[in-house]
Amino acid sequence: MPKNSEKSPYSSVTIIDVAREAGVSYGTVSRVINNSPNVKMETRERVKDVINRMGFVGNRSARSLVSGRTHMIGLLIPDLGTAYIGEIIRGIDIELETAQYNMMLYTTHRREIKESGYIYSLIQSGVDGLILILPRNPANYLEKLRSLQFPYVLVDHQGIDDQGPAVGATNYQGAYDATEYLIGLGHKRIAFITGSMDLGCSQERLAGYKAAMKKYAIPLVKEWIIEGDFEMSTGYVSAKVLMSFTEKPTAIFASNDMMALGVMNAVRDIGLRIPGDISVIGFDDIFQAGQTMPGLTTVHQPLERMGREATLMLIDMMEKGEIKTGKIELPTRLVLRDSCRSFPA
Amino acid sequence: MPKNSEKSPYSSVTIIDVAREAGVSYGTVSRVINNSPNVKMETRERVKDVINRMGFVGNRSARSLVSGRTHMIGLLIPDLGTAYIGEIIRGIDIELETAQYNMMLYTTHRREIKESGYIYSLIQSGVDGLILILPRNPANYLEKLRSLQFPYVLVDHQGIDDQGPAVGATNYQGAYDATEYLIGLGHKRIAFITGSMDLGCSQERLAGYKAAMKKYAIPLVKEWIIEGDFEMSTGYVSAKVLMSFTEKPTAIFASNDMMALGVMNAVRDIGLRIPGDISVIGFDDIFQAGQTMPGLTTVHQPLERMGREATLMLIDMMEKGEIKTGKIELPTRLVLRDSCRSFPA
DNA sequence: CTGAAAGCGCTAACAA
DNA sequence: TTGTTAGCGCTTTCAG
Repeated sequence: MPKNSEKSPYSSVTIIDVAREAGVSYGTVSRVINNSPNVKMETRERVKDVINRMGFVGNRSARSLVSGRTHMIGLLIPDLGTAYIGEIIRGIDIELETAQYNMMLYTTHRREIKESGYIYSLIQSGVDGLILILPRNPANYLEKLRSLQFPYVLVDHQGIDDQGPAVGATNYQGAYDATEYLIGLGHKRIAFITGSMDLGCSQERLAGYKAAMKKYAIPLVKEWIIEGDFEMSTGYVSAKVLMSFTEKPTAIFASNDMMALGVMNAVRDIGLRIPGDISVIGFDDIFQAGQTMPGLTTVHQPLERMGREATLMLIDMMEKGEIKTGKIELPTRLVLRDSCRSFPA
Repeated sequence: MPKNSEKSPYSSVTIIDVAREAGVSYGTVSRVINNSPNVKMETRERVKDVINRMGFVGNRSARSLVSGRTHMIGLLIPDLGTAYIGEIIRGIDIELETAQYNMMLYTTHRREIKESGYIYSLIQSGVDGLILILPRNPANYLEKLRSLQFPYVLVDHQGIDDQGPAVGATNYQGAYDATEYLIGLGHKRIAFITGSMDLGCSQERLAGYKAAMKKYAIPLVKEWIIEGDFEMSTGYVSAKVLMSFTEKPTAIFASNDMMALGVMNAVRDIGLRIPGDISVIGFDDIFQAGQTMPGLTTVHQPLERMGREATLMLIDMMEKGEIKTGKIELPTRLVLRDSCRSFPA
């Protein structure tokens, strides 16, 4: 017999206590808790009163043990600290709360996911489903997940995998729109700084840029397309390079806001003005984009909404017990601030 | 009898299956799992083999139900997306992993914690302990936590509460050191932009600045002390104000890096140079501080280490079952980059 | 060193 | 409408 003496004193009240206090069997208490229709109104009220009075809160472990479900989902992310992921999580949080689920957080901290059994152990650690925000393609895990028929959703994932359920944004269209906007402003000499090219989103954004340029018959200048990596310092350095050419661009389109911020700093350091001398446009619409002077015109990604949609999909799968496939792409939107102006003025 | 048919197929193997396969009782399997010494080496090996072969992973709910412990801690934070919190979480993560604990994430998303019973429900949601990263003082929750003898640790908390266990940084000393550094460089006209003054850390930093100024008998200029709020845009605006004075400061000390970044942008926009015309110093040492051009000299907060220490404290409390008190203050450290120079040159 | 078995708190089937 | 009860998978005591 286990020592039931020094059990956590925080969850002391059980349904048995409630049952005794309310003068019913503990099965009835269970029914009340689970909103079973088969309880007389009067009894239900009485039990509820006792529950409140005694401060009863169900024991999760016991519930999970018998029901086989934990009402927890696992969220696997590479790292925190990027505003980007925070936004997505906010969306996840919202839907989780209304659906009464909890979230376990797992971070890979950029290191490649360790053992091949990692995901497997996540599953076994007792979550009902998994949301993965892993830009790089973790192909083998997805395979395992699929073969186990375990509910999962990918967020903003850009790998080879195209079977599992996923939600992303219209990277191609967003970049196309931004480029078209610059062109509409009269710009022809538009430089582009890419993201990390091993990511699908970077490729899509580049493709969107190229497509718009092509559409308006503006020839691409090889030197004006610089390979970046989403880091601010890279934006800075790239802008310096671009501005050192005798043939300078009049607008710079960075594949994310952080690089655009770096571009803005570089332009300032050179002694040029934004948007007076050069227009700058970013991608993501992170919080800081609206904080700079001038405000950064950028392509908004509906990150919060992506988190919400993903969560909704996951919950649906978990409740219905069926695995879906197919990717949702949420629309991006151009946010006009003050970092671009028409050219020539 | 509950339907045990469509149970999660992900955790099908139980100790009973293992026991049968290994030809022992399931009590013995349990002993092997829990590293009980009372198992013959040979038996232990055989069971372990079967465990691996069958891919057995213990059922958490069942374990928790009988042991009364979940091996999960709860982390309550205001919001994500601030690099600041990401760093702390990284530290927490590291220690949690070595101690084999999992983390449930709860975000308040800036809104005031809802019902007064919120913390209580966190506790009941089945975590063994709580880490709170809540700059504002949630006094009543702490009281409840203490009265319940529930293990918790505060991180970087700056409220009235001084009883519970907490880990923070030497805000006063850090600000003092930074100010002293500027003075040592020859600066006398040093402006200061505060953080949100309802936070203890902001007050401590201001006090550190004032103390250093006093120590070197430099009179404070009221107009040069501007009340800020940790936002980049506020740094920008404040710097513009400061530079509009006929009597201008030669150095600006911002209470955090984000505001310092705003200051740098403003100075650039005015057409002045950093550090040529004006020195800038920040606080926090966020990732971006090393990414700017020039690099931002700042006061490093050992955020990751704060997370680690807090976690260690919490684990200790949970394992020993005793509540400790007392705050740990981890030392800050001045990080010299290129945003300050001696004055006059 | 090992087996047997009593629960942990709860859900859900079965009776009544 | 309610009470009764068999487990969920596991830990831990008690015998042996």
